[in-house]
Amino acid sequence: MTNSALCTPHRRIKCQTCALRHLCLLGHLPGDDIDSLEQHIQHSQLIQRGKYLFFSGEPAHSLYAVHSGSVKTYLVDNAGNEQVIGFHLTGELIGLDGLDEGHHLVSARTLETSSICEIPITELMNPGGKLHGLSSRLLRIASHQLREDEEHLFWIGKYNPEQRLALFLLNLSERYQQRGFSATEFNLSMSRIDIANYLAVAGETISRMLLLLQQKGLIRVDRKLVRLDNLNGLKELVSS
Amino acid sequence: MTNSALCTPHRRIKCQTCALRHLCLLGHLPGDDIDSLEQHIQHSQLIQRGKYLFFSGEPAHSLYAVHSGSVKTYLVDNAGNEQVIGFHLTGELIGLDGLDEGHHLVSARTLETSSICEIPITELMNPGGKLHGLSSRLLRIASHQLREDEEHLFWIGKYNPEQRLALFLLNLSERYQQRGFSATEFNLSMSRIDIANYLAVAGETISRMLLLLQQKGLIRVDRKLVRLDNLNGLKELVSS
DNA sequence: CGCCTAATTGACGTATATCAAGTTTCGTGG
DNA sequence: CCACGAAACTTGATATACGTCAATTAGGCG
Repeated sequence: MTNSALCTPHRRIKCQTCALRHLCLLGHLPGDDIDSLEQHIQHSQLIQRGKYLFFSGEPAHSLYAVHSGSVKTYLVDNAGNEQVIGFHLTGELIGLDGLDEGHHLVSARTLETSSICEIPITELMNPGGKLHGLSSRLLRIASHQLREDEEHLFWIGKYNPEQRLALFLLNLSERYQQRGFSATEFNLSMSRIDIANYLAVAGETISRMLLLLQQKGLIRVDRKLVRLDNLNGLKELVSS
Repeated sequence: MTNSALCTPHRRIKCQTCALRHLCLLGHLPGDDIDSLEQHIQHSQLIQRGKYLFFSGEPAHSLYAVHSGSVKTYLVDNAGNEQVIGFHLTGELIGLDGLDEGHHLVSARTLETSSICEIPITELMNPGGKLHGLSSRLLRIASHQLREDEEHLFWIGKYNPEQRLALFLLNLSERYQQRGFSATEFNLSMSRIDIANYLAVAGETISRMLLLLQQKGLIRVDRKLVRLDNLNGLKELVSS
């Protein structure tokens, strides 16, 4: 773990009693499998805002599950350019893109103080292991991640900044709803710059587009808080 | 299989004797596993240029491996916009993004007459199955695909059209080299428009940038044929 | 040989990046 | 609790890279 970021002592939560089981990697596994894996997991360690889970290029020895809070992943090239790849919420698994080559492609850092579970890769990839259900579960999670990256690609390739922002907000809305939160009112844990970077536009453009959407009566923004007043309006904006 | 595209009779090649084993999904599996899977695979069926392997939204019952030729995958939204997601060469596996939800996200069509192997998903995802090595192999392939999509995202997010084209050519160069072909001279199996779409620029811009790279002495283009005269020059173009 | 699509080339307009100035927010320490 | 400074954000003015439109040429295939 980079910088001992995950070493903060914290109340241990076992997977079996975790309220997030249905969202998590382990949620769909038979009890026996969870038992075997359970002991190797570092459960819900508290990490401060802005700390790194791992850096690009580091050996990938673990996957990380967001128990609470949020994390951004991003790529950096040798000229120092950063491209935000994803924002990860409760229940999401980070680090799958490091499995193939054995070292991380992206870097990952927390957007707010977050609680993170660390799952050693050796336990997951053991071909002779007993965790048969786990592999197919992991594969489905990887497949889902693929889907998200490809949709992200679509956003950037085919929509203008206003539409990208609408898609971003609608996407967050859906994911918050899946997690039992409001679909129409939530806090943006990431900065405007991070949103801009993620959507491949300038920071100033995000300011302007938030204002524009507000002037159109589709959303209401107050600092980090966003309210989506007209979900259908946002959707129509995208399909035109 | 859509439109009976894969029904053309063709000389059957078994995985064990396939020249592409080292590139393929099955290349790293123990012989026993290949034996079990072998019988369920439709080996190297010939498909004409422009035929579809599958459409977005269709039930995902198979994965497809490119035995020879090339395939593009792309997303379509309900307004009809197309975004090319990837170009797939010999040995690459297509359809992993359909595993999670059970239906394909992207559509896939051949860029030239190609030979394609079809692998039923039921055989792959069977949790009680005997193919333990297969799951982790599949997971690594998914991880690799994730990596490619995320790099693609980076290209579009952070580089200008000239740089994107250079990255695209360098990427093709590397992949051809891995397959035993020339790293500096190859045919583009996709149209300019497909390249443009993939790189999220206008078709005309690709024409202009190809010309520009040629005028700089970095490449030489003749219709579909490209020669990379200065690989380092192309790389420097990107890191500036 | 002739049609149809793909590719090229040029002229032009605009969306959005960039630059710059100003304002608000927020964390920190007095 | 307030004051300060540093970020983050907003807002405006300007420039330009690239998309769009249009006309032309070249290739591919029947």
